[in-house]
Order: sequence, then C-alpha cells, then structure tokens
Amino acid sequence: MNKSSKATVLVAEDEESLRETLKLNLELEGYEVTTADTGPAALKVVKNEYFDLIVLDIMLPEIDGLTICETIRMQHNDVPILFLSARNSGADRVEGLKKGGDDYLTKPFNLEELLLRVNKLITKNKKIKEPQAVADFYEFSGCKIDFAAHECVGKNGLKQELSKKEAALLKLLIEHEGEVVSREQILQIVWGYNVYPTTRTIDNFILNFRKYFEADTRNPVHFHSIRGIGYKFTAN
Amino acid sequence: MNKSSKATVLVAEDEESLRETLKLNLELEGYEVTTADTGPAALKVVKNEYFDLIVLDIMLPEIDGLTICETIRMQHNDVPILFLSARNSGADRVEGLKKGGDDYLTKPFNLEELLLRVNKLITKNKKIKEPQAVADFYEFSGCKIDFAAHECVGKNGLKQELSKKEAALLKLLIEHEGEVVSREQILQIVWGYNVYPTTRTIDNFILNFRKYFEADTRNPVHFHSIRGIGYKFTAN
DNA sequence: TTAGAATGTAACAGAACTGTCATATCAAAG
DNA sequence: CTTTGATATGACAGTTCTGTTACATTCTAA
Repeated sequence: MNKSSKATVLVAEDEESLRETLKLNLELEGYEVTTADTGPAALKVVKNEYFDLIVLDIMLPEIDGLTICETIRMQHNDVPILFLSARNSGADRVEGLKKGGDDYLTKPFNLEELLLRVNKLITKNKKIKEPQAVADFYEFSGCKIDFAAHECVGKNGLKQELSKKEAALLKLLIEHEGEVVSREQILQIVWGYNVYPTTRTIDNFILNFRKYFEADTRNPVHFHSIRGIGYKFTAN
Repeated sequence: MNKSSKATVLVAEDEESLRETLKLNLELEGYEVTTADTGPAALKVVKNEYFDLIVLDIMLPEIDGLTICETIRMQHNDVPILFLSARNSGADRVEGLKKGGDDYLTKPFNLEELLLRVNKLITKNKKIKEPQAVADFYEFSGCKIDFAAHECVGKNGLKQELSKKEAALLKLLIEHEGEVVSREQILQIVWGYNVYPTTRTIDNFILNFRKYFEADTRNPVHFHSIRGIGYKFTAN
C-alpha cells in the first residue's frame, strides 16, 4: 500500500444527515469516502471499486444490510464490514456477526468510538495484505530492473530509464508475480484514488513495458492482460 | 499456530460466577482457558504465558483493566484484548479502544455474541500470523487451477486462461465439491442480484469446463448435470 | 411410447474490454 | 516564459467475452 494513498471507505446508509456526518468525519480522518443510499447502489459500487472498509447500515432500502453482506462474502470479497443498526437486540447483533460482518455498532453511537473502530478494522486488514517488499533489484529472462536507480535493461540490451509511475507499477506487478492484479488495485496502489472507468492510462504503461521487455509485443510472454480483471506479470 | 493445539484464552474477571461461566463456555468451544481474578494476577500470567486472546474486565481489583491493557501494550504484546464492562457510557468504551483494546462488550451481554467475537478476534489474528497460508490453488486428477493467476491446466496438459465468469463459476462449483449447486444459486452468486441471463448461458460455461477438464465430454466425470436442479462438481 | 421438459451444442451478434496512437495537460526545469 | 518530459485523455479499431437463439439430444412422467 502506497503511503500517500488514502484508505477508502464505503458508507452505505440511507438517512442523509447521518450519511453526510459520517462522510465528513471520515474524510477529516483522512479517508477517501464513497457513499451509497440503497442496497443495490452499495452492491454496485462494491463490485466496481476497491474499498478498505464498508460501513453498512442494517436497514437499507430495497436490499437490507445483512443480505448485502452475505452477497459480498459470497463473491469472495473479504473487505471488513462494520454494521450499524438502530436495533439493539442481541439476536440482531449476533446475526450481523454471523453473516460475516467484522464489527457492530448500535445507533445512537458515539462518533469517536466509530472512528476508532473504523481505524482498527482498516489497519488490521492492511497488515494482512501488506505484500513482502521486493528487493531493489530484479532480474528475469535477460531483463534487469534496478528500482533504486530507476532504470532497467530490456530485451534488446538497451538501458532504459524508468519514470516514477513506471517504477511503481512495475514493482507492484512484480510483487504479485504470477497473480492477476486488478485495475482497481493498480489505481488504488499506484495512483491512490478510486476508479475512473474510461481511462486508458494503465494500458499505456503496459504498452511501454511490453516495448521494453517483450520480444514480440503482440504476443506478450511476461505482461499478460486478463480481460475484465487486470494484468499479470509472469517471470518466464 | 499448530492445528492440533487449542487456541488459548485468558479470562480476567473478578466476579466468580461470571468467570466460571466464561471458562466453561469457552472450553466448550474448544479453547484452552486460563483465569485471573485480579489485575496483578492477570499481568503475571500474561508475562509468563502466550495467549491468543484476553477477555478483560474493566473493573478489576487493585489494577483496573484499562491500565492492564496499557501495560500489556507497552510491553509490545499485541495479543487481542476484548473488554468487558458494566458501564455503558460511550466515553468508557472509547477509552478502552484507545488504550489498545480490540473489542468491547457491555454487561450484561449475550453469551453467543461474546463467543462469536472471541472467535472472530482469534481467527483474525491468526490470519495475520500465517500470511497466505491458503493458496489460491486447486488440483484434481491431473488438472490444476490457479485462481490467483486466472489460469488452469486441463486434461490435455494445455494451459488455459480463465475468464472472469469462468473463474467465478469454477470456484463456486469447487467450493461445493460433491454437492449440487442449483441454477438459482449460481445465478445469484456468479451473476449478481438482478442481472440474470436468460437461457442456455450456464450450460455453455459448463460446456467449456468439460472441454478443458473432461477426457470424454459426453461422459463427464467431474462436471455432472443434475436434471431439474443444477450442476455438481466431483473431484474424482 | 410419446409428449413435454430440461440439457447439450454450436453459431452468431452485441457488449465489453483492450491495444494503440495522437493529442492534451501538467509540473518541473531551464 | 518557454521547453521538456511525464502523464492523462479521447477516439477508434480490433479482440474477446458473454448472452441469445436455434436446434439436437436426452430424460421423465404419464
């Protein structure tokens, strides 16, 4: 996770005043906040964007929070979820945690407490995801990359300078060698903001990498595009 | 953490009946439970033994729970701590979380809820300590599937990329190995809550899987169709 | 046995996504 | 204030994926 990039939070809450209060306060805490006011709206953004945490009201229009949570978990998304609920019956709370929620607060809640819990959930989850750093120097099938010097030697043996973003993206892909990295993840980590859907920016960087490192740019061996998902780097 | 060894929990609570109730119930859940009835006693065992979780009453004789928590954290011990308190003032809860507690319950609490939270804290912490233990990889009778890389190796030994939907459906079926997954379930999970494709779509995906993974597509061994219900994946 | 329903199969078309390039924007350096 | 290199955007073409349709085949129940 890039230090400069903010953690992202989705607030799914139908009552406007509370929604805006949460948004404002979370932003003051330094989070990037997206909001949704109905169940379907929440599901839609979750599908399209990456979040570090979801604050989810149990009672939402159209599709309720518990169902939302269940759906999200069924789609193998293990983003932390913090439930909000007006009800305070034990049964309800148990229900929330069982469905895969990570924490639970009942309204009315203390704002400071919410912020603390949010922070706790986010840092905890990040710890898990923090990938092991790659050394400053990396080599694969005849190509060399020196992250410290911001330069590389490509297939043709030519030395090539790497720009900041090029280096960051390259590092990200190499850290996940053999795995697909989604566009959302890339934007989140390298760029530090949420999705701008019609951007061809990432493609252009990949294009460059292929020029530097691929013998045949049309049939990439190292920089694969996985349609609908993202890109994958393979060492050999 | 060794699978065969139980997770260990320290219950620091001065009221005897509650302490014993907790001990009993946690042991029934399969935890190894140690108890302490005063602040100093709790600090002492924490110093000498390893725990996966501490259940800590805020009001303890001699040294209160918040101070205990602070002391433990100062010793760079990040064992999860679940606070118990009779008070329900927001300030108090905030205090607990600030001092480094991981969760908070107010008495009287629902026992099942406590057990769920205990379980959540313990598993969460383990995840951090065993990074990536569960590989996103599956193998059955000569075929290999790598969900992280979005690719598979089929019966013929050929590598094959998996598209988004293919991967999602495959994962679903494999997770339910040996069970029938209904068409409705498939639609709900793979396609989402309201974008149902109409007719022969699922069949076509199954068709592909059979091409990839079955020696004889006419007599499938792995991807069975259960008439009137759905599909079933069998490993061998 | 046979009608009716569910599934298998393949071809096709529209949608969605990516590759590529030309151009715009921006910030830092000169 | 200009230059320059890096990055972002938009257009468009090319590609792949996915859902649909049509028809064949298999199964089930009457």
